[in-house]
Amino acid sequence: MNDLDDLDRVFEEVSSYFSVMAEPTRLKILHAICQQEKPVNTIVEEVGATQTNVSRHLSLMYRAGVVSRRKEGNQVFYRITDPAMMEICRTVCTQIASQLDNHEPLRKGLLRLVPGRRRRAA
Amino acid sequence: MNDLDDLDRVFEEVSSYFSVMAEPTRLKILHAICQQEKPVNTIVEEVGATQTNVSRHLSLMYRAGVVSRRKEGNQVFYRITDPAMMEICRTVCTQIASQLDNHEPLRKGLLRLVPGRRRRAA
DNA sequence: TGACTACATGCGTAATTGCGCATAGAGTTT
DNA sequence: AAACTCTATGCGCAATTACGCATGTAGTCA
Repeated sequence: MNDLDDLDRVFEEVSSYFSVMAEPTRLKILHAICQQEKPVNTIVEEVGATQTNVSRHLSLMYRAGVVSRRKEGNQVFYRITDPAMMEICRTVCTQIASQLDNHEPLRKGLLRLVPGRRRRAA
Repeated sequence: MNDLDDLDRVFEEVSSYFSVMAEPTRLKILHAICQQEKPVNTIVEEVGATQTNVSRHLSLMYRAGVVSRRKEGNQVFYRITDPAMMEICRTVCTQIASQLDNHEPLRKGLLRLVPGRRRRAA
């Protein structure tokens, strides 16, 4: 029965991992810093949410181990540390895009979302 | 500005996709049917949740396009249709496992979770 | 036909969660 | 020191959501 309990813990763990990505604002934040680290105020500006909200989401992701932070003077720079994060997002975006009709404008937004490793510059 | 609205819709879409996997019971269900389609009563038995709950989660995943159903007599067989689903789960499990100490029993549970494409039989 | 099995769903409840307001804490500048 | 900027957090609220109970619907068997 101990094995089953372990398995239960696994499902809890995995689901809480997905929960991190199950929120639009957090995805926006991840998208904002997926190319380079940025301070909170910049993220706030780009994402278009309140400072309180962005800070809270960042704290949550920090505790989840998805992002790291680096303090420099007044501001705190956040960056993505989880290497699986971007790959997962890319997989999901590709999958969702494939489910959409080609004339959907949503589709081109999706495929533009996660840059992917481009050969050089586009 | 239209482009930004599209991007917002994208984030909504992607996050709702992750929401499907952000729940332990749903992960258990996915795990139960990841190898072969199964009727609801079998899933209920294996997952250890109530029939109401399992049925509701299955309906949710059906509407999300993650699973398909096939009716045969009295029972309804569910199977995973989204090819990205298992790959994502595998990626996440691997990632989480790598974050854990090796002596954690959680780790072996994780790596056992998603079978992956094995060379032959184990 | 009625009794039975299998699955889905409306309703109400408890817990979770995203959010804003106000405020606290840390660092910089004058 | 005071005033300012940047970030984090306690508190309360509103919305969402997972769940169980009871019931509805569809199919099977006697």
